[in-house]
Amino acid sequence: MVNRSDSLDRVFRALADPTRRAMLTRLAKGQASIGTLGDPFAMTKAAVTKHVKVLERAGLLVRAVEGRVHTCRIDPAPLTKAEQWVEQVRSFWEGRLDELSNYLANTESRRAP
Amino acid sequence: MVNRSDSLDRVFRALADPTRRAMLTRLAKGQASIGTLGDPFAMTKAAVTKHVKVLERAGLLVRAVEGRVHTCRIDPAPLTKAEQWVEQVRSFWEGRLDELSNYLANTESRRAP
DNA sequence: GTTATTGTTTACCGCATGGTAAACCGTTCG
DNA sequence: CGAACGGTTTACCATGCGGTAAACAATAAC
Repeated sequence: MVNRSDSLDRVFRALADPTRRAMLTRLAKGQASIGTLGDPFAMTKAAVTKHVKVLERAGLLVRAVEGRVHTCRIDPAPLTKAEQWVEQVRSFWEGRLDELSNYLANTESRRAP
Repeated sequence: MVNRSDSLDRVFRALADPTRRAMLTRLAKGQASIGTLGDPFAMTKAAVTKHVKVLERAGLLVRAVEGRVHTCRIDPAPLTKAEQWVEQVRSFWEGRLDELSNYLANTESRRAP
């Protein structure tokens, strides 16, 4: 029941690579062909193809084939989902009153042995 | 010069696993021992140890050893950094005026061959 | 019609990852 | 003391991942 290969899995995994993050940063400024996307990196076109595929399967990148050039644009929706997950955890943590009392109790018991 | 094993790498990689995300969700509600943390999952203690280590090395989890029990609490700072990265990309994308004109030009050239 | 351009595909390699089993270590309890 | 408890460590395994080289496919240019 673990919902394996969840979409969040793919999104976070895609974001866990500096090359892919740089590609997204580039795409955030405007669409680009795959060649342009891979230009800043010293790697094979095959490697670039793989990275683009990872981003694509995470839903972060959308491809528009026109002739022999594949133009890529970013899709921010999965970013929003990931951000919401993080924010949810953080908000839970922000409102942790029992946790705070726990911490105080702990500190107290340590300070007054 | 790619700044390998960047902290964002470790954070996003840590978040890319459903078990680890569930552990963080649990920890957001309050601190817990490692045994308690691993309780919901059908896996060995060794596996739980590994997951906790991944979270720890990503800076998302802090451990307090007291006797034989290791109490874990969440540290939201790396979450904030990750969130900021995502938000930065999104904000870049939100203000993509040239991208919009690009898109329009593209559409135009397709509609008027 | 040949040649160059843009990307993909297909092995293949090295290494990290998620998991297990089993031995181990330190602490607590009876 | 010895036994149980809470975690870690050490092999070990299967799988996935990032990367390459080389062959291929399709479109554009000459």
